[in-house]
Amino acid sequence: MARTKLFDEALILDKAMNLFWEKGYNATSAQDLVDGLNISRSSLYDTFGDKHSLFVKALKRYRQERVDPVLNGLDSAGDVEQYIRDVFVAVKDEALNDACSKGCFMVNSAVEMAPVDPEIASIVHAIMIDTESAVAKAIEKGQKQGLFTTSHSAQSLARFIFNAINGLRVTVKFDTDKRMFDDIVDVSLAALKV
Amino acid sequence: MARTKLFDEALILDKAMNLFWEKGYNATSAQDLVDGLNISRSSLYDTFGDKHSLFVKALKRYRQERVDPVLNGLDSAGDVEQYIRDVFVAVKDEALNDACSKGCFMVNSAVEMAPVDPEIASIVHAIMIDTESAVAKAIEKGQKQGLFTTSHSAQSLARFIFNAINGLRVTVKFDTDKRMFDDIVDVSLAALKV
DNA sequence: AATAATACGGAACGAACGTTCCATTTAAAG
DNA sequence: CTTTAAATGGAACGTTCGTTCCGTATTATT
Repeated sequence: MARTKLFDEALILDKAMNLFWEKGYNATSAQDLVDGLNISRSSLYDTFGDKHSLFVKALKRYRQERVDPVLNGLDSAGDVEQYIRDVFVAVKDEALNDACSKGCFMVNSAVEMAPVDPEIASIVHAIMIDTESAVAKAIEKGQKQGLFTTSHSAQSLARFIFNAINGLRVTVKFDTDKRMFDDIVDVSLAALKV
Repeated sequence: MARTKLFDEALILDKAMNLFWEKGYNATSAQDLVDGLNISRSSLYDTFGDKHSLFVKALKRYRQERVDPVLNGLDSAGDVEQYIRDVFVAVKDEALNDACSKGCFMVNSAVEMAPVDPEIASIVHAIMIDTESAVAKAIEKGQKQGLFTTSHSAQSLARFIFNAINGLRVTVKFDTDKRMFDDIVDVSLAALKV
């Protein structure tokens, strides 16, 4: 029948995800994609549809590859407090090691696209909802173990923590001072205690 | 001599600030500016230079008009704790009332432009530095009055608070639930106490 | 009133945008 | 081996981008 693809579709999608993640939707041109993905224009459009469709696929893949594993890990974590701390530290390390300040693809997309693109807004919102409930569930567990304060509901604390992480994803963009991140992480985590 | 300008330059700059604030740099076209500012192309370029120069001017004006007044108010505030709470509430109210989810022009610019535009990165970084020190100064005052915890340095707490506000400016983009904001604000402010 | 400097509106620029089309190449199925 | 549907590379599409240019209108000065 037909010729087989010369490229691995999943691999290309990963590359597209990283391109959009780094430069955003508008600043990533079709030419950038052709160059960065190392496939031809026609293969790009035949395989992924137009630029917007590719972006949506990339954003969904980000969720699968980057968000869901963390949420699953949180669900099955033995030491909830340590796991949350690990997430913060991971964000911090990423900020300090990643030279190009990519931040978080979801946060970037929320800022650039959500206000003018309902489809992307919906994807971002879904990630937010699921993250909030996963964190809330974990915090509730921690509260029962006496690890966290019960002065606030698990949901309130979850929202607070998620907000702090989103803040870090912004801070990444204009600061790479290790002490800055240490301070923010320390106070944020301390807020969960008593 | 010459004809007088038919428009108020400061007023036009305000309009440009709001356009860029709402849509970002890349998504705001020269045509959008001509339409939105109600001046001709030539007047636009003669008065403000190219698009990038106009954006820089708009961002600097944002600082003058929106950031500095808050920092000055913080410096001269009688009740520091209440003032910080007021800032949070103002961010919340803006989020709930502003239909187009503009968020914060500085945060938006940090996410979209800072990684690829040194000039804008520098402006954003300066705002961040000055905000941090203004908040730290206020918190130090509050600590001496016994209002805030001394378990963390004033600088650490300032960084934490600023990070939380930046987080809110992201949350605005995909959530307009009042309770979401109330939870985040409550826990963030509680973290400053004991 | 004449002069001179500037603002203005609108046409036009080349470049880059996202997208489509087509001739060619490829390889699985018959 | 022939057939055939799909993958490919590259040219080309119309549109929009940011920007420039120019003829005209305007007004403070002489």
